[in-house]
Amino acid sequence: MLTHAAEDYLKSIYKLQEKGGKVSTGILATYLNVKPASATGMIKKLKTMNLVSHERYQGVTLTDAGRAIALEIIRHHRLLELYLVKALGISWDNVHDEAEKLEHVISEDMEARMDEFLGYPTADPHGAPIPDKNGVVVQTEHVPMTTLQGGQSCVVAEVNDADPALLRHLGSLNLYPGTAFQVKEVAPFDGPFTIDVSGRQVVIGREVANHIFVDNVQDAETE
Amino acid sequence: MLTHAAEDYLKSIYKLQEKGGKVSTGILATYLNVKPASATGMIKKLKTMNLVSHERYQGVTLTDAGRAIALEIIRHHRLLELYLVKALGISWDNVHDEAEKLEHVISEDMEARMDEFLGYPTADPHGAPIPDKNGVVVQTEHVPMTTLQGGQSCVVAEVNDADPALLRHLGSLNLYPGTAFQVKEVAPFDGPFTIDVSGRQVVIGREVANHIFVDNVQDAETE
DNA sequence: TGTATAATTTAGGCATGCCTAAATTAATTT
DNA sequence: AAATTAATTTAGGCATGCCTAAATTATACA
Repeated sequence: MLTHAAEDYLKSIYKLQEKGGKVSTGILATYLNVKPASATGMIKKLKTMNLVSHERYQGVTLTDAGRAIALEIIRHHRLLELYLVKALGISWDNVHDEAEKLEHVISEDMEARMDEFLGYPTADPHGAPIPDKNGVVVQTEHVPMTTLQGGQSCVVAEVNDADPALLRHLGSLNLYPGTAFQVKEVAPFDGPFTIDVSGRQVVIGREVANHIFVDNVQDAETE
Repeated sequence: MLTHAAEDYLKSIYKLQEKGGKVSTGILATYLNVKPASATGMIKKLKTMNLVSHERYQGVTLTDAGRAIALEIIRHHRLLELYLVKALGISWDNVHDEAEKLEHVISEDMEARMDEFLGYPTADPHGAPIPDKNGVVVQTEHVPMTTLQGGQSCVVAEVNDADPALLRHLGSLNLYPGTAFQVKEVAPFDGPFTIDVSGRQVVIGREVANHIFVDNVQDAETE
């Protein structure tokens, strides 16, 4: 069995690999709030276990075995987030930290029970995909909200789960994954978006829009 | 925040104190599957934190602060066991190990949500009392099954949760806390018990009976 | 009361996983 | 191409929590 720290490294490498190919020691260390020297040390250890590939000064990559473990942990995390929201009524801005601790600790049995209780879900409360038992992730194509034009309508697909305050704000606007909205206006010079969420006019600044991804983009109805 | 190991020591000291007053280093080490030297080391550490009292060669005792933490962990453990059984349908012989890991990791919020979901329960699936939020434990008076005489009837109050195989066996006999039974016969020379559980005759050996505690003992109806 | 035995503690070691500081390698600038 | 800067790695240290082996203290017995 791996240590929690090792699991966190694998998970982080996976996530950083997703959006950028090679993962440098420095990026990884920053992501994990650790010094580069510490990351170097763990990378060495993971390499001896054949969980990562690494050439000095060239960045890390997960091996198949490493990716399998990363996906298992991510599956735990996302199933837990959804479970905590659905079964225990914990608010979506609080489940991340809880899942972060629980993900390293739950049994396969508990994982399976939560999966069953939730009806074998494919996305967590923030819209992130939940890998299945076999580590298969359904990658849906999300569009950054910032690419939307005035008049277009869409559905919230995923939001960044890192910042609880942001999540509370989005929650207060009802901007959960699955919620549809229409862009009324995009202010010039990278200004804020004015959108219509089920009849309510809401202004979304760039800072916030950066953390929202959408689906089902439809152009304005030209009647 | 304490380390998991420190929490385990406090919990163990509490349990050993329950049934024996002073807790020797050796007993504690055995209980924790650790060498006495290791226990000495941790005891020293806990002493500097004022969580235990300790005089060389004289055994350990919890301070009020130490007991409060021990009870908090035990509360987590027992709430979790009950939650895992009731909410996720995990069998009662499997929840101990799961709770053992989760108990160190859940938030106060999660603890409160489970407590609410379960309707503020006072006993876990094995009949052990769940300390309340403030660390108050309702100590019920359980009688060892081995003290029963032929003809007496009673209700299962608590069973030892340490051995999954034993729990599976008791489960197959329907001997859960709350189940009533009557002693039909006690074989001489510390022999087995023959009991009647809701109409079914069942033989319980001494080994098993040692791990069962009962309540509401009533003498035979003399008609 | 002295001695054997048992329990406990001290001393020193090991793995994990972090740190800082210094050395090395790579990349960029001129 | 040389020199500066940035990234990475090595070296050595620290805390946790376990270990074994040796020393110490307490207890039991004759």
